[in-house]
Amino acid sequence: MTLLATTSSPSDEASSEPVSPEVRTLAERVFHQLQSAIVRGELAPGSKITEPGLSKTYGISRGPLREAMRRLEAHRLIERVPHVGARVVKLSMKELLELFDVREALESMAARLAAEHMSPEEIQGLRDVLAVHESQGDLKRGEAYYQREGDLDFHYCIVQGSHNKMLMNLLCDDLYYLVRLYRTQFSASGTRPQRAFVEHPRIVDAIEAGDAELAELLMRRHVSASRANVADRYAAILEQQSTTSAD
Amino acid sequence: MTLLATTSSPSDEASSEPVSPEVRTLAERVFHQLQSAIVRGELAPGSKITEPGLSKTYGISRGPLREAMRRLEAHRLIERVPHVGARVVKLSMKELLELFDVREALESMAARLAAEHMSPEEIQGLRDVLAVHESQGDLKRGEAYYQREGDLDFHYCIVQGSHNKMLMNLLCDDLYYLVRLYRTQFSASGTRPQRAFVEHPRIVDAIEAGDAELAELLMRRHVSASRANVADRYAAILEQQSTTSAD
DNA sequence: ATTTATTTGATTGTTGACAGTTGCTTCCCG
DNA sequence: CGGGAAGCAACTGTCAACAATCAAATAAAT
Repeated sequence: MTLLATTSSPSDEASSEPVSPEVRTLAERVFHQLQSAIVRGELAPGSKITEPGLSKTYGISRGPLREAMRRLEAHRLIERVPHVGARVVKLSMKELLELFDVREALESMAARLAAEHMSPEEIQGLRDVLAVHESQGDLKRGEAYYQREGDLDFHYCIVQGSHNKMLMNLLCDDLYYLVRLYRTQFSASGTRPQRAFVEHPRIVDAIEAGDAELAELLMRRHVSASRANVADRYAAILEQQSTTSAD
Repeated sequence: MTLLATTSSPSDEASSEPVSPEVRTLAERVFHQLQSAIVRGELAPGSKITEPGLSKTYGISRGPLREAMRRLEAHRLIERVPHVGARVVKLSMKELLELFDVREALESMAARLAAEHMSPEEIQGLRDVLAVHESQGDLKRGEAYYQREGDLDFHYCIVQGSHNKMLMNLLCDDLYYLVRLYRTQFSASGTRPQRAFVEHPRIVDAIEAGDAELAELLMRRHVSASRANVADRYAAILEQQSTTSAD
């Protein structure tokens, strides 16, 4: 189970009825459904989204649906043009690299703050996440799905450890969904996870030591390397395409 | 005239009728009006916002108004609770310092990218902004209003120079409005501008020299110093209050 | 045949009314 | 006199219908 499960939180809904604090209105529900559908690729990138269509698909009126779409737009998962319509966002390589630059800036700051503010219990939780990933990595080395989501879990924990709500919102509520969207859109079959396996523990070490500067530096390198990896692979694909077309 | 004038852009609306691409729907218009009203302090921080009230105030129906409020919520200018209502956001000192940490992360990255990507024309424009601020600073040294907005203009230009759309959206569309909101809420009468006057040109020098690392470092220090200044002044106020109450 | 004008169909923006929930007031009982 | 339950007013959430706008398909003219 991944920590990012926001679509349906099966934690508390038995006792009396706390009903989870985010799924009480139709607009919220359909927002989460659409968010999940987009990130999982069920709604094709660049495909046009029509209000009457979705309103019938989900069996709700256009009112709540419009609010859900507004939220999706705010989270940059769809793009709207007045009087024209909305399309599922289609990340270009340029935008993806932009996303990595923003991640580098924010996550390095998050690592720094985490090193300053994380409690021993939180650090222990972080180590647990690492252990789970490692055991899973030993078992199913090829299947990158779990591990990829796990990578986000790791970053997710560190951001939580920063104790900076604004940072948490920006990264976890906005950017991470875009990262997941990229992974489905570019069908990122990570050949890189091995590297993350050696870099992640180093970051945790720095955090545990309270070495804010080192944690920041390592996280910056970690994200930067991830960005470089994506850029390189993209360049390789481009070259391959040009050579095949030139032959 | 400040570059941040988004409420009404008096640039193009005469010729035929391009009608500005952001003010064509009622929801957009009232969104900008509310945004301006909140940032300028006309809507008291923490005050409750009621849909029927605003809908009558602005003479529109609740539909577009709800969309405007959704956008305000996405920009963190209001806070909503399902079935309860919305309130104008009231920045606590903790949240304000969080905001500065995020700014430090993003703006230092922006300065770095600006040093790498800004064209000579853009750099010249940046120097022009600096010159205007300096001349204004010589004339009306005490009045910090113009100059304060000008500070944002400076940062605004650098973010534009990063050529990173995601950064531009995050900083200019979201965070800078929160910064302005803070200045009205805490009635920030800047005793600090002099420092900015010496730090700003240095940053531009680094950008012009294409020294990305230096630009990043200087901007990081600049924002960090601003944060420290706010924190110190807040601590001073707290102490003053405690002493006066103790006497 | 290509381009331009027109019409039509569908979609978005907007409105007003209805239903469900919340918070407060009031009233009753201990 | 204080505490709690019932009732009420107001607000939010939701819905269906109307008006304005856009895009495509058709028709006409050069």
